[in-house]
Amino acid sequence: MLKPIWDSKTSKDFSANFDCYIAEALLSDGHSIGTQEETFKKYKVDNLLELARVQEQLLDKNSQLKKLFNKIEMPLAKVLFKMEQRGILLNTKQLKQVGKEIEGMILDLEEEINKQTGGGLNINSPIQLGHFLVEKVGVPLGKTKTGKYATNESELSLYNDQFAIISHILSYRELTKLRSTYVESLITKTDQNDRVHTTYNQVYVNTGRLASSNPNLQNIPVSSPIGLEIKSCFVASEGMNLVSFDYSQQELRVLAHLADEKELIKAFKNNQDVHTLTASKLFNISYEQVSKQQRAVGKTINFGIIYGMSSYGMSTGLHISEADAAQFIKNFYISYPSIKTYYDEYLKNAKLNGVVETLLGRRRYVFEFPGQKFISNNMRRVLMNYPVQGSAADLMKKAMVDVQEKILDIYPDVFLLLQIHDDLVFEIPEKDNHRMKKVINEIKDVLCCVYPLAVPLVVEVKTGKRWGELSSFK
DNA sequence: TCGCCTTTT
DNA sequence: GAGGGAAAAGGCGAA
Repeated sequence: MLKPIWDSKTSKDFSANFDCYIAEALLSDGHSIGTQEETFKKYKVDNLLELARVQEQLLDKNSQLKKLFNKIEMPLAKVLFKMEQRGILLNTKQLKQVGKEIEGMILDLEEEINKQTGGGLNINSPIQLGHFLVEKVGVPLGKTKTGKYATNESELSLYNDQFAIISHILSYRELTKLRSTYVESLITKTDQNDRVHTTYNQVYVNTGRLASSNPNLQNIPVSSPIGLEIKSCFVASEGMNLVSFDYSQQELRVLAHLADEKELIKAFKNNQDVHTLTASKLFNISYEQVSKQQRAVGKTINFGIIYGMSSYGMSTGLHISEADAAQFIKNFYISYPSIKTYYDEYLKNAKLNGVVETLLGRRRYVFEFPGQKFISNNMRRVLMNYPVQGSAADLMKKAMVDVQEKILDIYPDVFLLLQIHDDLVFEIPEKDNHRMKKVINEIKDVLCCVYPLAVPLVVEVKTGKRWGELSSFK
């Protein structure tokens, strides 16, 4: 039997999901024209119907996968089509105003920076910038993996206090990013009615998430004030409200369910803050005693575990020693023993079977190279993240299909506009306030009941006219 | 086209 | 012994 291939360079259009098994079936069917990948690609172009037949046969062998395909992915395609068609209204006039505001700030910063560089330096060039900072200013920057001076945000921040120019550069970076990606680019993508229509790719992401492009509406800024001003340029249509539904701590809830971790499940049932809970366990103090800083550590560890983080990765992230970081990770697993057991068992089976699955049966193949016997650190992290991110994506996809059937098909004047991984944004008419509240509560129910888990799913609802300024609903 | 950087969940 | 936190899109400079 042929092994599925893994090649990071080509994984995006090959080997991600079903593809290696399809190729394998083609080859064993006598259709080989070379490698697995060559055979697959040729059939993808030349013989779609034949490919569909082979694919159908493969789906027939796995009832859960077949159900995922027929009951979720196929209906979802229609939902995504409607979302893309509808688009979201952009207040272009205001966005241009924000653009001018940003432009002014950039000019001021340029002037300030040029004063110190004497001009002639392209701040946008990491190579020129790194050279200048190290050679002329004396900032002891580290190196990138290709031997250049690193000028990324976390590196520069280390010296923010010692060199005045650094904070100017960081602000300049932030603002030029916002200008090019979120102001200038966005305005060119509006239609005659000032609506922007993203494209959702349903099959691109290895974990099963959606990808949004041209424009990407899944990374609209939220963290800085000026970023929020940009987000606020996305507005509701006339007579409508924007309503966002955000799954709270979705991935940690999924992990609690998958690992059947009783402590975590109990915390979610009692509506406790899990970052605080983790901190209280790591520092061996009571829930009430946890400080803000300690909660931040708890949060970093919680996310780090989901991402398969090493002690080194955490030590740089938290600015602590590697030994301390290792101790935190150890304490985490002592505090939540079922999570340790779950991951041990899961990785063992991944190695054994060469494939892993999400809650709803989405599959990912494990082999990095044909015949490889061990799992690299990188693959270990990828695998650890997969069931959590992938299952969360499954649930959201199912929720969207349910919403279509139970809400959008019933209320033709309610529209689903956007999906941002754990967040759905709707347009709902505001005229009949009672009806709007009814619709909101019905949507909330659909999302919370999407799939029975060992933990409750909590959804936070926000409403308003401008996406960047939504306020809590009730 | 590749590497670096920044933005999100 | 090196590299050492998941998944993305996209702008820009350098080659």
